[in-house]
Amino acid sequence: MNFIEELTWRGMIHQMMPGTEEQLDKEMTTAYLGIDPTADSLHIGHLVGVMILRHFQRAGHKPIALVGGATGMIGDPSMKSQERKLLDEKTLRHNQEAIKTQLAKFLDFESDAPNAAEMVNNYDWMKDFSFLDFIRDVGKHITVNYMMAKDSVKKRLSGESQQGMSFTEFSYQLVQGYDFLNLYREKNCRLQLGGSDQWGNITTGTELIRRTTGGEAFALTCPLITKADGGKFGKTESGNVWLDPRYTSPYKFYQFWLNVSDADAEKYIKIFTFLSREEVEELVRLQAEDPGQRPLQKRLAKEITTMVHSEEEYNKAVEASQILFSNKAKDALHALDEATLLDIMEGVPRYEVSRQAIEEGVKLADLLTDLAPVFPSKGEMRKMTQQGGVSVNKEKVTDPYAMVSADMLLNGKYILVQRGKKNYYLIIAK
RNA sequence: GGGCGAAUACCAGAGUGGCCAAAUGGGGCAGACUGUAAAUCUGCUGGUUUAUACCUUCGGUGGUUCGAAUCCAUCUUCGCCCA
Repeated sequence: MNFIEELTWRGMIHQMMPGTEEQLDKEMTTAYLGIDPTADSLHIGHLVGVMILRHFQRAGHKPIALVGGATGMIGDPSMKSQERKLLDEKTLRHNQEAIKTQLAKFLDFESDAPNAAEMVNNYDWMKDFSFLDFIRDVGKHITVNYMMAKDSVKKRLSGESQQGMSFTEFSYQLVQGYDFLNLYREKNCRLQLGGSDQWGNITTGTELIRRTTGGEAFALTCPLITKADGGKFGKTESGNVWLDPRYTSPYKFYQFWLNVSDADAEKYIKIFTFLSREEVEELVRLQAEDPGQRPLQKRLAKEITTMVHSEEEYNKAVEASQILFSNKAKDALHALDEATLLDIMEGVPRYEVSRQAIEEGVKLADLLTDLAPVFPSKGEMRKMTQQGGVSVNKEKVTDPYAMVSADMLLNGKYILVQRGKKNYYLIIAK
């Protein structure tokens, strides 16, 4: 199965330029994918692109990850995001290194193989490119008419939008287009990959290449990952799901995938794992037989957690989940020794409070807002308690103003607070 | 530079002197049902020790008034149009 066929059955192709497949069949081809270095970690929104690069490399082609140090400063109008913060060069380099470390888990950067992955930063060739040179050498080749015809631009110019669009944002597609041109010249890069929202920007690049060099370049986009209920993919209550365990613990990461809806699980398992078609079909069959067992979600969570973190982290996450969600959780909790407890709670947010305060007696509402900010306000804590959404040590709280006493401490030290069904917090008495 | 218009809670958006902590929708959170799913139904969604109460909020500042999200002045930001 070649690259295109592989991606096709996985549902990872949204659109591609005619001739792309022929080019890939003909020779080892170099392709790039842009990543915004806005943080020093990737989040799971990036993962689709990364998976595509990995498939690409597996198929014997050469992937380039382009860190958008320059473009990240501008802000892509397709994202209709707010004005970007300018990243200073130091932060940029730091983020680039961090991202590369993460990418190395997926791509082979090190080997001598001709198709070893590479990483580039467009800041390197954009920073010394003067404005005059740019508008003469790049801007000259693309008409404003062409640029205005792009969806991302049209949307912003139409009356509906209350936003308007700065010249900076308008130029975005040219800068990205130049990246492609530059990589085409320097590294013989013939293909740009990206999300379907990037189509317009990518084709500006292929157009630029055609007009300046007469050469041919290609575009391939993947669908934007959506959720069946229309919500945003990759967001939880606490924000993005990051690959870096410092931002999203392996436990939370595992839970995120486990909680994927049935409707999405089949789609995601094709995109985010390397399971073969047969394996996926088998899992789908099992899912249909006994949906309550959620074989798809479990396998999905296992594969991705193991790939992004490690098998050890995965096992820990499973163990923690079993204890936290089992029926016997209450008894199990009290039976745990300290080491196991801490191990299980590794990915759970924790707050330290003074032991003295608890021994002297403190009301639950005060403990959970002032001392350990599980809730933003007492009113919210009270309301949620009234609705039955708060548990302490797996036991429902009925009175928000009940006194907390020392004998509630697990192992004489810990209190497990639960907000809703799935949010745990560990309070440690010091 | 000139003209017009807008700024309200997470977002969209109603409200144009007291009945406004502010309609409605979306989003979010929680509860029930379940399978740690979806759909559905219910509650909450500025703060306060539990409230038919009080306090802080409607771009900023100052003013008019017994009383201002609402009126006036001024500033700021944004959009549209003309040059």
